[in-house]
Amino acid sequence: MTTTRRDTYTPETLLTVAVRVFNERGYDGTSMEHLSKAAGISKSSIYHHVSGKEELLSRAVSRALDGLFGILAEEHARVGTAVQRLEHVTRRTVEVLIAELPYVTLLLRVRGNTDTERWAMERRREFDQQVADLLKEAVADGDLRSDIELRLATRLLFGMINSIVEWYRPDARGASSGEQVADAVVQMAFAGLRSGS
Amino acid sequence: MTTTRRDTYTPETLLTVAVRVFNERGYDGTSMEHLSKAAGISKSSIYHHVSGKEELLSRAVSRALDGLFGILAEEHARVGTAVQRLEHVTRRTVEVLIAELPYVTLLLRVRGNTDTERWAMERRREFDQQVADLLKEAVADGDLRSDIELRLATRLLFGMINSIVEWYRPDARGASSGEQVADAVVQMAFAGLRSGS
DNA sequence: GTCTATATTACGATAGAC
DNA sequence: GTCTATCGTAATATAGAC
Repeated sequence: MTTTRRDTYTPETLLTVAVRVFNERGYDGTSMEHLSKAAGISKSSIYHHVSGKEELLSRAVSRALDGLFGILAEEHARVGTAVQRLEHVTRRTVEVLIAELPYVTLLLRVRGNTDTERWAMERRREFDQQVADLLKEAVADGDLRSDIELRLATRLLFGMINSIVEWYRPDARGASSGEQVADAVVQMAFAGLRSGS
Repeated sequence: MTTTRRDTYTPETLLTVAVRVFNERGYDGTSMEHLSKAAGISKSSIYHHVSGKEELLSRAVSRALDGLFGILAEEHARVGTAVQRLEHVTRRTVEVLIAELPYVTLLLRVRGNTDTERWAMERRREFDQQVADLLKEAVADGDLRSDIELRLATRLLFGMINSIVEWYRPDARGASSGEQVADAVVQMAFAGLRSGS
């Protein structure tokens, strides 16, 4: 904001490049050599900016988690009926996922091989749990059908939302906006595909 | 079937072990050393049974793809209205995914770093395309709502189905059967979560 | 069929010059 | 801030004994 674009890297600008490569090749499938080629600087130059591969991963997943937990702190996630709050959180999760697409993509793909990955998985589970609690409350209110098992419904809802990182490309011709995708997810999740509902 | 259990490995029995480790650590995060420890034999013994890591991957994803394409060849996927065929394919995809869980899990996670991975991704896209065509037909018949974009609906449907590999554990206490999960997916996808629909 | 030993390459990370 | 050169380790894979 206050500084102009540099022709040299900062941890932040390097992160942008690294996360793109991580998502293309997978974190474990990406070597420092791959990163250096993509960034156009040598391997050792990367170590001037960050302590190593894992710091890049850590910065990336932290950014994703900050975005997600920010949703739960929002006004609309804290007032109103459970089903209203659930719809809001669903919609906002889709929007954050799209706004922070590469970072959330990486978060959703970590396998737990390092401390950073295990920490990220645990934080993500905490977020999921809070949404699950909301769904449970909405079922108790009678606003959601009770014939589908609670955990099953939660997981299918997240499955639908999280799958977005596997296909959404903001720069594609005729790409839907985050808001449009959010609408579709909310429609499909709460009203279903069948016509006349 | 005709032979008794051996105390030595065959490519098939080795595959069972390898796929489990691949899914735990990720394919790129798994070394031959990891596999040898998990199988209880030395690295070089593994090379007696298979040509290397990539052959194990190739055998695994082939098995998953055979299961999926088998669905499209079934009687119920070829007769009836489009929406009936789509519901059948949806249900059967969930069932095959659960019956061949570790193999399909691996298929859904390949990143395209090797020839085998790129081949698997292409075959998988062909399957997805055939289901997408079915959905298109069902919308044209007026049996599915037309206010959600076609590609979006297809992708959300697959997102819900494919997410199953991220959480379904057949041996968990009180685990749902494949049929129960298939019911929930069909209910949620076609009728939605909201009560009274 | 399994082993130990090893060849060879690739990896993450550091040293030190400019 | 970036480079070349290099260290130590871990990777895939092979050789050859039993």
